[in-house]
Amino acid sequence: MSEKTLEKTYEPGSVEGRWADYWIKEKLATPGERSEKPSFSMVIPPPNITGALHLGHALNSTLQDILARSRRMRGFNVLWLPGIDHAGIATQNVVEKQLAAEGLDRHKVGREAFIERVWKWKNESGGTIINQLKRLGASCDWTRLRFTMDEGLSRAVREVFTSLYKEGLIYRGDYIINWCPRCHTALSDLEVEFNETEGSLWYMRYPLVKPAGGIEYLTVATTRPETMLGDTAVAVNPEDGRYKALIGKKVRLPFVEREIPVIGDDSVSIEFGTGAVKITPAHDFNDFEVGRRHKLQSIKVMDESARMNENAGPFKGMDRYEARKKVVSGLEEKGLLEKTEKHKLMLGGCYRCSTIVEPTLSKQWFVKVAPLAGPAIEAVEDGRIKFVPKNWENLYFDWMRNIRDWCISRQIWWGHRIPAWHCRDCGGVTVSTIDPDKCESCGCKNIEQDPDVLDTWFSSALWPFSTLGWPEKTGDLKAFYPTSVLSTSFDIIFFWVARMAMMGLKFMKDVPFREVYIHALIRDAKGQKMSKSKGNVIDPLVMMEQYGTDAFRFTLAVLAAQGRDIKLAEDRIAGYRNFCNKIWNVARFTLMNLDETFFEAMASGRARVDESRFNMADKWIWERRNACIREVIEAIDTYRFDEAARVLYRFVWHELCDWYVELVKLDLRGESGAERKLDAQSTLATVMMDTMKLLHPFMPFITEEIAEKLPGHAGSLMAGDFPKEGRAFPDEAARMEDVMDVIRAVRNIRTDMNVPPSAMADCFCFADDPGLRETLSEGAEYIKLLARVKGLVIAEKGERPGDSVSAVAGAGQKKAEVFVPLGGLVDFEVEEKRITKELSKAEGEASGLMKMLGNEEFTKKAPPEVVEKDRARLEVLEEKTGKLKAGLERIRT
RNA sequence: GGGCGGAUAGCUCAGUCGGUAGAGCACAGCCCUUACAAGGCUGGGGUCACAGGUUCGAACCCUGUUCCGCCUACCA
Repeated sequence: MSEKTLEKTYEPGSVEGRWADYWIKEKLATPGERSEKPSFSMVIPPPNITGALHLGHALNSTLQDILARSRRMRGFNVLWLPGIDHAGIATQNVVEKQLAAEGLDRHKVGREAFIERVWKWKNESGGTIINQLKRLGASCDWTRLRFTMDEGLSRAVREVFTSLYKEGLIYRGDYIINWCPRCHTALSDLEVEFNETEGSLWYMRYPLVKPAGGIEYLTVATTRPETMLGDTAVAVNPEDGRYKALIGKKVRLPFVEREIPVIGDDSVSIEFGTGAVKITPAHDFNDFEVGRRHKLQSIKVMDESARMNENAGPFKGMDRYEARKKVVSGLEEKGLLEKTEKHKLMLGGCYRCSTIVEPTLSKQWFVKVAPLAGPAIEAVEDGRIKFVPKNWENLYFDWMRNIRDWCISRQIWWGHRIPAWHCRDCGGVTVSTIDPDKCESCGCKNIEQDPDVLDTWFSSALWPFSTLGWPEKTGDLKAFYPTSVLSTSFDIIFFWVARMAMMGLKFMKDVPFREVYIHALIRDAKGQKMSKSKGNVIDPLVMMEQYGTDAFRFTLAVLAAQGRDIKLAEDRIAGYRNFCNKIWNVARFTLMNLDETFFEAMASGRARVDESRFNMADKWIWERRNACIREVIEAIDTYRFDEAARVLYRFVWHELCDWYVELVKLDLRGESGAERKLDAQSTLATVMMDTMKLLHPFMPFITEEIAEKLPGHAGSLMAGDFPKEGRAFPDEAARMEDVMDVIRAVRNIRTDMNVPPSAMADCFCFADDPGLRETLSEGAEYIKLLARVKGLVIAEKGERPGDSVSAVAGAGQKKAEVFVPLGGLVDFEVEEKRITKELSKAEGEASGLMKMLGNEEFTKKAPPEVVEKDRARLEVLEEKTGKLKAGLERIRT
C-alpha cells in the first residue's frame, strides 16, 4: 500500500486555493526572458474595474486558459497578459453615488479631489474581478497586470492622440451626438442600446404663411413633438406630387411663431406618415444631415439635463416629457393636432444607466475613421487576421464599411484627459504629448486644458501594444506582438476588435492578433438571456463553490461548441462534478495498487514504461491514449473546445475506467506473475500521469492534486510537458476489441436471460478463424473476470452445449458464436425472441447492403474502397445471420 | 427593411470528405462485484422541421416554405 492514499470523494474546496496560490507564488505563468521557444501570446479582454465575474468572463477565461496551459505544456513561451480597464462612465457613476450618499456631488468636491477619490475607490474595492479570475485558475502572468490608467498606458494614449491629431485624423467639431441627460456626457454610437418601445405618432398641422390653392396647412408626423420648437424646416420628397408646389413656401411654427421653409430632400419617404417631415437639425441625426445639405439653422431647445431651454418659448424649464404633453395639448387646443396613432419605435438608451438618450448638437472630438478602417478591412480580407468561426468576418466588414466617425470625448472627469489646450487669447488649440506652457499659435501663456476625457475604448484600442510597453521599443513587444489570438464575445467586435485592428495597424504597422476566436453567448437553460431583472442569473462563483472549479470549467468547455449559444443548466455542472469524482477514484485505485515493490522498482529505474513489454490490454489503452492525445491537440488547435472535452471524457471514463482498469486488475492481483504485475503497474501509473497532463488545461486543480501523489512526479503539471504519441498498436488493439466483444455478448446474454450477477456461468466460444481463437485464448482470463465466467471453452466448433443460449460476437472481421449453458433455466420463449430480434436487425441491414451492391450504378460510380467496405460488411453480416439462423433452428427443434 | 444562425432521441447538443445517425443527461431492469451508488452492467427511445431538386447514395450540397433566436437600419 502506498502511503499516498486518497479520500473516498474529491473535495475541491480543500485543494483549489492551495494550487492557485502556488502557481502565482512560483510565477509559473511568467514567460522566459530570452526564450528559444516559439511565442504564444494573448491579451485578456480587460474587464471593467467596477465589474464582478459573470459567466461570460468565466467562459472566455476558461477557454483562454485552456489555450494558454496547453500551449505552455507543449513547449511554447506563453504570455497571457491580464488587466482591467478604467470604465470611465461606470466608475464615475459608482463614486458619484458614494458622494451623493454624503450629500455631496463632484462639482462641490472639485475635479482634483474627485479623481483622488476615484483612485482611492479603485485601490480599495476596484478590480475584485482579478481575484475571481485567479480563483478560476486563469494562468495569466500576474506580474504583468496592467490598468488602462497606468502611467505607461496613459503615455501611449497621449502619443496616439497627438499623432492622429497632427495627421488630421482627430478633429473637433460641432456635431450631433448621443447625449445622456443623466450622465451628462456624450456617448459614441455604440454606447447606445436600442429597444423597441410602444410610442405614438402625432400628426401636427403647421399653417402655411400664405395659404395657396385652398391648402391652409402642412401636416407632419412625429414621435417627439417637443422637438418641434427647434424645427427649422419641413421637408418633403421632391418627387411627391402632393407637395411639389409647396417647396420654397413657408410655414409658421406654432408656439414660437417662427417662419420656416418647406424644402425638398430625397431622404423623405413618400409613403410614411404624411410624406412631410419636420426638420430639427439640433436634435435628430437625420435632420442634422438634412440641415447640413440645406444650410439650415440649428436651434437647440434643451439643456444638458434635457430640460427645455430659453429657445423653447413658453415651455422653458420643463422636462422634455412634460413639454411633450404640453405641446400636444397646446396643439389640440389650437386645433392643430390632426390625429394620434400608436407607433412602435426603437428608442436609444444609455448603456450605463438606460436613460433615453437625447440626440444633441454639441462640440466634440472625433476620430476620422475611414482612413483607419481601410487597412483594417484589408487585413481581414487577405487573411492576416482570421476570424473563428469565419462567418463573423461579415459582421466586421459590414460595420467597418458603414462606419461613422467616432466621438471620443466624454464630459466626465475619470479617464484620460484630452491632451489639448485652448488659448483664451487667440482661440488656438495646442495638442501635445507633454503639457505645454504656452499657446502654439500666439505664444501666450493664457491656455487651459480641454476639460473632457477620452472614451474608455480609446485606451482599450491600444491594449495589445500599450500593455507590452509601447511607445518604448521593449523586448516584450518584440517577443509577443502581434499576439497569437484574441478570444472574445461577438458583441464587442465593434467596440474593441475593430478598433484594435485599426490602431494596431496604424501604430505598429502590423495586426494586433493573428486570429480572433469568437466564443458563444451563455443563456439560461431555457435559452433566455441572463439578466438580473429576470432573476435567472447563474453566479459563477457560487457554481465553483458548489461543484468545484474544475467541474465548472469543464462544463463551460464541453458546451462551447462553435456557432451556437450555450444554454447552461446547473445539472450539467453536477454531471461533471461526478466526472471529477470519477477521475479522483481512478487515481485512488491506481495509488492503492502501487505497492512497495513498485516503488522500489521505480527507484531503481525498472518501472519505466516499456512498450516492448506491453500485453494486449496495455497495447489497447496505449493506442487509445495516442488517439486521445492526437484528437485533443487537433481539437484545441481548431478551437473546438467541446470536442476536446468530449474526447477526454470518453477516454477517461469509457476507455480507461470502464475497460483498462477492469482488465488490469487481473495482473495487479499478481496472478500472472511478479514481472507482469510490475509492467501492469508501470503502464497504469504512466497512463494515469498522462491522463492528468491531458486533462490539466481543462481541470488544473484536481490534476495537480493527483499528479503530486503519483510516483515520479515533482513540481507542477503546469510547468511540465504535454504527452506525446507513442508507438502504435492498431492490430493488437483490434484483437483486444474482439475479446471485449465476447465479454459484451456474454453480459448481454446474462442480462437478457436474468442470470443474477452473483452467479458464475460457463461459456463456449466457437470460431472458425484460427487467429480469432488465438486472440480469445489470450484473453480468456479477461472474459472470465469481466463476464463472470467459470468454465471457458474456445474451439473451432463443437457440440452445442445443452440448454444453452447463444449470441454472435465480434465487431471485427470474424465472428465467434458464443454459448452460455443455463442448465434448466433457459426460457426458450425469451431466447427465441432475443435471437429473432437480432436476426431481423442483421437481415435488415444485410438486405439494404445487398440492394445497394446489386445496383450497377453504385458499383460502377461509387469509389472502389466504399464498395469494397460494403462487400466486406455484407460478408460479415451473412456469417452472422447464418449463425443466428442455426441458433433459432436448434431452439425450434 | 437588410443580414446571420438554428430546427437531429424525452431534454441539451455533436455529426469536419456526401458512404452503417452518435454522446451526455433523463428513463427502465438488475446489482452495495474491494477505485467510485457522485457507482457498475444491460436496455428502450430518431420519418434528422416540411416540400422539391442534384447524386449510385443526402442529416450533410442546391431551391423554396414554416417556425424560433440574434444582430443591424434615419420610415420621422
